Amino acid sequence: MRSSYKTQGMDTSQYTPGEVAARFGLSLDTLRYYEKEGLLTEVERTPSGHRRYRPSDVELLDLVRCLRDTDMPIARLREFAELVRDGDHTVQSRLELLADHDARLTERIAQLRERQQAIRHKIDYYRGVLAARSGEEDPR
Amino acid sequence: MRSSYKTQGMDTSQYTPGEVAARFGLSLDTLRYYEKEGLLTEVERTPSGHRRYRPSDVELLDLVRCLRDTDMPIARLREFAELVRDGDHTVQSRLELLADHDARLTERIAQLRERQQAIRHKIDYYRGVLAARSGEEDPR
DNA sequence: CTTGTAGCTGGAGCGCACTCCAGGTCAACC
DNA sequence: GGTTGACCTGGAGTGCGCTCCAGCTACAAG
Repeated sequence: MRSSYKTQGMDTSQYTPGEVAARFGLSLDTLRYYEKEGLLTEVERTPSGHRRYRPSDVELLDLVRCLRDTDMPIARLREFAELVRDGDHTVQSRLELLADHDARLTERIAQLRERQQAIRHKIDYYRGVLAARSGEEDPR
Repeated sequence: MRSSYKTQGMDTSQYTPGEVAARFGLSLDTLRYYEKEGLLTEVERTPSGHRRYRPSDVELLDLVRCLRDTDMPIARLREFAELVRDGDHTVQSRLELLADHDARLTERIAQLRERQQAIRHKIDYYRGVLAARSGEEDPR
């Protein structure tokens, strides 16, 4: 819970590492790791060197997590973050990158559903075995 | 392509490692790895020590691949394979294991779809940016 | 008999995405 | 001034799922 307000000027909504980590369910190590890997655009620091995340950082992190949750590899996320860093003229490229990921995701979901069907057939088969077995009961 | 037929008795439908690997798109190393990890019930050998996979092996491998493709960890697959090895009285447990996996899978698919929605919103946002930009054209 | 292709073993190595750690600093409160 | 708790750094370590390799054997074709 943000409690401290800095010496001068009300804090313009920045978040401590602890807050951000909690919000996304990440460890501090992971947060730092993402930064080190270039998935976050340069995070602000307090004079003493502690990180302060601004809303734009949090927003990017939100997207990064979304993409990670859908199995985009770190390397590809880095590419994306670089495009973001490079400014407005990269919007087209970002769009392509995301559209490509979206397509992969569609494919992946379809594959998972197919496999799930197969698994359910197996489950049904086992149910059948159990049913047949309880049908014969003890043969006395 | 099975061409060789063994010295005596037509081969009762066994497959060489190469055949099986090709069929499932696995490497020989992966195939051996699965066996070493206990995901396959004891595979037959020729007198000289070469593996010969029987239809039942192939069938189990098919299920194993299906489960791996849906991200079941090796350790869990081993549990499953052990149940298979332990015989018919484990059908109930196998059923539970598969049903559990099925539930996870449903959840995972739902999560992927949610994330995909978020990604699509971002894509739409970028499309909007590009559209607006081409709308203003060069301001002459 | 030589060559070629496929397979065998045990063990090392790899890429990925974290995760942990030692040894420090900073800021606030009692 | 001492303690506490959050944060800092660089670098090592981990777990998973393969993947590679050296050095060997098997066996069918030419």
